[in-house]
Amino acid sequence: MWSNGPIPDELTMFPGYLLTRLGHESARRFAELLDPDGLHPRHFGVMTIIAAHPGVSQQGLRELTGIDASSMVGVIDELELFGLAERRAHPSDRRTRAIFLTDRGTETLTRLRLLAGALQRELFSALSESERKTLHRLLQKVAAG
Amino acid sequence: MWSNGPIPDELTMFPGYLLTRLGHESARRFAELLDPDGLHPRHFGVMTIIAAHPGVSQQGLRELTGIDASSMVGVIDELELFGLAERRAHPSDRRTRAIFLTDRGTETLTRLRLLAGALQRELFSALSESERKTLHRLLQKVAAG
DNA sequence: TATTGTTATACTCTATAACTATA
DNA sequence: TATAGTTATAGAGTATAACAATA
Repeated sequence: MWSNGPIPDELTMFPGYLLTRLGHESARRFAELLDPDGLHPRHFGVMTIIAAHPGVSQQGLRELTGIDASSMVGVIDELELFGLAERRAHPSDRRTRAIFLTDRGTETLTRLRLLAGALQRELFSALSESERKTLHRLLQKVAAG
Repeated sequence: MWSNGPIPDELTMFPGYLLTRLGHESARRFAELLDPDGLHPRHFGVMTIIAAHPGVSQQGLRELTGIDASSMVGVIDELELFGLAERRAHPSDRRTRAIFLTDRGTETLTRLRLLAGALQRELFSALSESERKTLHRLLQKVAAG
């Protein structure tokens, strides 16, 4: 929906437009960062949620991430393919799969978090440390509603 | 690439993630705002550029917006269909079309700018007026690189 | 009858490449 | 030979709906 081209001066008066364009750029850069591992931002998000909720079901992941059920199948298939996560049997409901990170998944997530942190600093390198903190705080406030 | 679901707490530590999610939300809301007019954000962007550069060629629009040439054809087709813009002959190059807003296009753009401004205030309603200005200034600084 | 996970399919969006008419 | 605009097509990404197993 939004181009990768220049940000036209005539549109910078709208903070929502800047948010959209910078968000798109940020997503593109993050996808680039994950590409050597064969992963997409979505995998990072799902791994993060699994790390915080070990044994979560795919339905649970759908609710926590908003990624729909059929897409989630593919995401977890790929995480299993790379040996980063695994489906295990649910102790009491044979329909449900309990999802866990493997040791390798945990290590990979730790490494990717460091890379992601470094990317943040680069994306916001035009700002001073104090400005960066202010921006982060304001974005969190907007996100919280 | 990014879900419409909740923003997981575990990811709010990354300002780039917040930027991406809030930018997506902002784009979605803006698209919703234009929908009753049968327009998409892309049309608003192109109309804005035409207003600032009357008689611009489609190639010029491509360079200024980053929207590729074949997609631009459709955007201008639709603007013409709604009577908001028109292709005219270029005075010296018969290959080139000079694009102008119609009177109706100018009026529509003015009205949509007001709606867009109102949406900005709503999107950032969690912030005080002074915080909103700070956020806008910081986003502009990041955008400028 | 409802739910979990899965598969197959359709749909949207966008980019790519080929075509025309001019230069 | 190159460029502006156009058209047709193919690809990625995503949502929708149908299905099998289990509750």
